[in-house]
Amino acid sequence: MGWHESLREQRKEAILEAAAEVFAQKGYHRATIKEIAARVGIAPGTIYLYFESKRALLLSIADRLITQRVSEVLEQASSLDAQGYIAAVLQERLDFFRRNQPFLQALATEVWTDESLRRRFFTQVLAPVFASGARYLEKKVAEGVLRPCRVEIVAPAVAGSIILISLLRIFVPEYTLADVPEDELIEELTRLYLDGLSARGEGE
Amino acid sequence: MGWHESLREQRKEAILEAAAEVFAQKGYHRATIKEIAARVGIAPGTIYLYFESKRALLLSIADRLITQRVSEVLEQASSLDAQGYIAAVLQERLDFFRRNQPFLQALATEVWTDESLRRRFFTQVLAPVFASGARYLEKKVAEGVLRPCRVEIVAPAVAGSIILISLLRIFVPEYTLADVPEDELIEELTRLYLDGLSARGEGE
Amino acid sequence: MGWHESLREQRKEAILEAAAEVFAQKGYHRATIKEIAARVGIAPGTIYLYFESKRALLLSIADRLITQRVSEVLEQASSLDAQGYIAAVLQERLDFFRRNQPFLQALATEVWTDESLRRRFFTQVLAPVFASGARYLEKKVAEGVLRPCRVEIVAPAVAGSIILISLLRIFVPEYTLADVPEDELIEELTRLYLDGLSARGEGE
Amino acid sequence: MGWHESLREQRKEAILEAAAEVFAQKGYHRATIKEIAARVGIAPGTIYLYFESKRALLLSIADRLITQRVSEVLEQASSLDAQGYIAAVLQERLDFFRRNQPFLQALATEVWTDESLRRRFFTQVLAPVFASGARYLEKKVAEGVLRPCRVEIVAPAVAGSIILISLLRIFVPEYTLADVPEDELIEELTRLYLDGLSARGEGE
DNA sequence: GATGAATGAGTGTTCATTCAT
DNA sequence: CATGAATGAACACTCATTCAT
Repeated sequence: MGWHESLREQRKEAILEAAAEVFAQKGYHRATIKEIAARVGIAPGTIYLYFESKRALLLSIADRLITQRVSEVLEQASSLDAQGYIAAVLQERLDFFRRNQPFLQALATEVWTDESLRRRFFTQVLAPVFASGARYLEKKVAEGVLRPCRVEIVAPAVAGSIILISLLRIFVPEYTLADVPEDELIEELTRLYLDGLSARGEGE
Repeated sequence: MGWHESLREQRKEAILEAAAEVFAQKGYHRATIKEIAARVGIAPGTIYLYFESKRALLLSIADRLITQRVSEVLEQASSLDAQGYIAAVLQERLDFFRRNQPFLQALATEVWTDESLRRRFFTQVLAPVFASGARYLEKKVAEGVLRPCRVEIVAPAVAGSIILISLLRIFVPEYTLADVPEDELIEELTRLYLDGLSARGEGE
Repeated sequence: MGWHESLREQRKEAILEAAAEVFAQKGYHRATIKEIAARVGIAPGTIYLYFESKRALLLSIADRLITQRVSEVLEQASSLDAQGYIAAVLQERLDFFRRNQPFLQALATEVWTDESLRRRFFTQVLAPVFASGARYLEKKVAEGVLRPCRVEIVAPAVAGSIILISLLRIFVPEYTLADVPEDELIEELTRLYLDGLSARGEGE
Repeated sequence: MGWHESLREQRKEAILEAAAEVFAQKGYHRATIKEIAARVGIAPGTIYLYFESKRALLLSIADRLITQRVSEVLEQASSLDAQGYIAAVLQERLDFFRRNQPFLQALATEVWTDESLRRRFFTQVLAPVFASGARYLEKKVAEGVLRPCRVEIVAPAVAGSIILISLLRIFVPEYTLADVPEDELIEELTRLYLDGLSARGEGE
């Protein structure tokens, strides 16, 4: 059983990966089953032995992202100090974006129009990250390391920075941001979120 | 003449608005000329008296956004102090997002796959905002109001916060963020970017 | 009356001429009422004040050709001797083709598919010419100038030569034929039809 | 492989034949893919598995005609004496027209408006025949069998006769020509081209 | 299981024709 | 009379999906 299962799983995987690539390149609608099949090296009909429909491919891709237990990494980082935490999260998210670029891009085209996909994406991918971040913030505030703040605002604010910067690095290579080494990026952002921009503390 | 022109412009406008709505709801591909026409209350063929093609509709929507001279607002705000500037920009962008929601959403489905659209969107919509923000930062740093920082990182970081928060407020009404009054939002973000999160300055 | 009539006729004429040109250039189907109207300098709707439909334009063009009482010329030439007659007919037909090129070409695209048009074209344009030619041949045979022959075969044979040569001169400028002076052409054909190709009589 | 190939070829053939018929009956533009498909007994979409586009069907039909190596027949006939040659060519062309009627008629509607098709038709179908005829004439002139003549005029003259007569026989059944037995036709034309029409030689 | 040929529903676009001005 | 904006029927073409082999 495990043998058959494994073969089947492997092929499903291959199909999903090819689908993600094609979806990412052409968008969901312009992508064709034929091309996905060709990229895996199988016949178009074969895909239907593994997936119900073209749409099911997309939803499976969404699940793939969701399954990547993002929060685990976050929880592990929660034992670090503020500086370390922010650096770890940044690092992890940048990696995540790079690793899953085709999957994320594949979803991006459809997430805006499919209500269920949108909800799914939010509740499964974004919300947990916010929640984890919020929990961390609250803990640190309680410890007196960070000042009190409205975590439901600050968490998505930080997330937004990371996301946009990641997108810019991936999609707009001509913007300066693409050339900045990753550690410099992390350092600058860490400082921004910990110390803000005021000149206040500088002179001391 | 002015009369005809005006009628023509009005109808173009109506078509564009309907197109944006349908694109936003269904995504560019699932949207049909027939439905757009029906929403305006005209025949499908009539649309082609005003726009070359379905794609031209999308590009016009993009132009509509681009033409909205974002930077003017930013420039006017550049005379304010740091707190006022951040608040003004935040306010303006939140308004912009709300005002242009269907247009933005219409673009969102295609901007990921159409190279030319992507470049256009970046160079015309995002880059100017970054540049304006960067200029402001540099000025304030020179004045000694803000500490030195890498503006090419900080500008998109702030932009990302604003964008994600705007998206959440618009698309995910079930998230807490939707209920926060706008001025509280602005206050919290202003504080975040000016002072950071460290408890350092708090107790003193 | 004559005044109104004349204006109306003039405009009909202009429309017909424009239609013939566009039909000739693009073929009946690719031709558009809009372009025909533009070429006359009127609005598309106006054409319908003069002609029932697009098809009516085509039929009117056919009538135009038919009205050109071809046979009159032929009858006048029938008093000439054989050499003069053939030369006159050749000359006249070459002129006719050149003069009516757009009209003929306009019809050419449709004459193959429209049964009524085909019949009309044959009975009104070709058959009379054949008949006239046949009558002439019979007269000359009776006079002993020409040898007996099956006129219903010879007439279209000569006509076919003239038509193909005319088409080649008009449509295939790269063929040698386009450069041959008209009188040389007429001379060669006259000789061909009168004397044939045999060397028989040459040496004597 | 040969098996699949053959099936595929057969179906391509069937589609082409159906297309030629419909094009011939309705003309290229009025013909619909749907009707062509129906005539073959397949779904419209299936046609696109065999041909790129509707236009490609037309071009394939043109190729079909072109591939019919006309000149081979002509070359074989070139060993015959003048009378035999003319008879052979006439016979062959009449057959060719009858055999390919739908294909020829299919092209006829478009050959007048499509520059590339026109050129193709002339250079591939007509020109070689003229050239072959011209070569034959020159040979016979050199042998002293035929009198010197301008072959570039005589060749299309003869071709024109054959073409028009063929068209009349096919398209205008009510004309006398349709009833004339083929051998009488050939005899009359042979005599026309060899001896001409002058009574000159008759009395001797 | 795998194939890939066949399907046919669905859509952007054109353009002859109409009719309110 | 003339206009030209509006109409909407018609058609080529695509591609997810099926199913006989």
